[in-house]
This record gives sequence, structure tokens and C-alpha cells, in this order.
Amino acid sequence: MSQAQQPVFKALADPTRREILKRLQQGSETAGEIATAFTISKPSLSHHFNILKAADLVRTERRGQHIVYSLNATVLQEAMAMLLDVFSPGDSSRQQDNDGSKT
Amino acid sequence: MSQAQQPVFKALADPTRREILKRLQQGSETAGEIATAFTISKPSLSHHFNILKAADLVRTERRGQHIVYSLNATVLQEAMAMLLDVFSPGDSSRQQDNDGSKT
DNA sequence: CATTCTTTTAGAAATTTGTCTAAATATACA
DNA sequence: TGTATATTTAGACAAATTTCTAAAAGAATG
Repeated sequence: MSQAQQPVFKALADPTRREILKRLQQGSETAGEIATAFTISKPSLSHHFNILKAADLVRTERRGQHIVYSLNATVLQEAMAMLLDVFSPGDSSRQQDNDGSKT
Repeated sequence: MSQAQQPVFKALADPTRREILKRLQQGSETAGEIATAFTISKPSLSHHFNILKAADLVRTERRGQHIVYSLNATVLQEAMAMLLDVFSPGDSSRQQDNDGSKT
């Protein structure tokens, strides 16, 4: 089910990319539509798109001259869940209390 | 309740730091204990601790010569939730379907 | 106080990242 | 085909990041 999470967290590290994802949560948009919401150049934005695509956080579909970007929410959720150890609870050979040292 | 999320996501972007957090989910540890689990130098690790502290993802407590690191799970959860829009659902002036463009 | 152990700070070097402009590619349409 | 629109690729450059070694700082103990 899941892929490498490193590209996902790298992708989430940039505020521009997080804002792109946030916009796409409201619905798909073309590259140009997204571009109007930012002050950086289109090539810079395109670079961010590439990073999001590499992390599989967004999917693309060509529609005439436009390219429509949509969110892949599953990857986002998997990364979060994995980080919070919802899936792999660990070996539990160390204590769980979290209120002090092991000594 | 919440602070700036940029330092949190920057902190999560590095695999070493994510592994530190994962360890701390199992229970608090001293800097030295954590260091045994990694191959990088202690100063490098200390640098990562600083970034995690700046993001408020970990808390520290001195215990004699040792410094004990513990996870601040709340910050982690808030960042995740915020990203998934659990808290701030957006303006809903754009469509929610996520299956195509707005055109 | 001197020594030892633990951890951090300082400063430097190599790599990565985010941004730009200029140019290329892809599609639509007269 | 030629032109306009939409988007990406190429290449360069400044800033940020990760790592290291050397040295300093904090605490326990003889």
C-alpha cells in the first residue's frame, strides 16, 4: 500500500506546497488557476508541482491546453498515520509512559 | 493553542529527526541513549535536537549529567490535523468533489 | 580543584533547495 | 501552417541544510 515517505515529508516542508495542497483539498484546479494565487513565477510553481507529483501527493490530467491538478489525499493520510504510529505500534519493549527517563 | 507550523514541518522533513521522534514515542531517552542508535556524530545529533526543540516537538529535562528528551505529541498531532483540515475546513466557496476541474 | 562523563556550541565544507529568466513543448484554432 | 495560450524544462545562483572536527560548558566525584 505505502511507498517511501521521505519524498512526502520533504514535499510538506515547503509552505508554498502546503498551500497548494490546501487549495486542492477544496477541489481540483489547473496549473494556471493555482498560479494566480501565488506571487512566485510559473516555473517555480512548476518545480513545486514536480515535487508534489514525485511524492504522489497530487495527480495530473490533461484537459485541452490545461493540466488539472488534484489531491491524492490517501498518501497524505498514510504519511500522517505512519508518523503517529497508528499502523506500526513499535516493539513495545521500551516503556510507554513518556513522563521521564528509562533510568 | 497552536504555534507556527513551519518549524514543525521542516523538522519532520529529515529522516533522522523522524526516527528520533519515533524512538521517543516509546518513551523518553537521554541524548546519549539516542546517540547510540545513530551513526552520525553527537554534535550532528545535537543539531537535530535543537531543530526538534525549536518546533516544540520535544521537551528536555536535565537529570544530573544527562539530558532527557521526551516527545511533545500534541504538537505533532496538531500539525497533522491542521494539514488534513480537521480543524480549519476552509471557506467552502470552492467545490468539494475533487474529481475534476472547476471548468 | 582536577578529572571524567555528557552534551552543546562554533565554525567550516559539501550538498540540497527555492527561485529566477530564457527557451522549449503541447494544444487549440483561424 | 502560423499564432496565441498554457505549462514545463534547462541552467544559473543565492540561501538553507546537514554533516564534520575541535573546543567549550555543565555536573558528579575523588
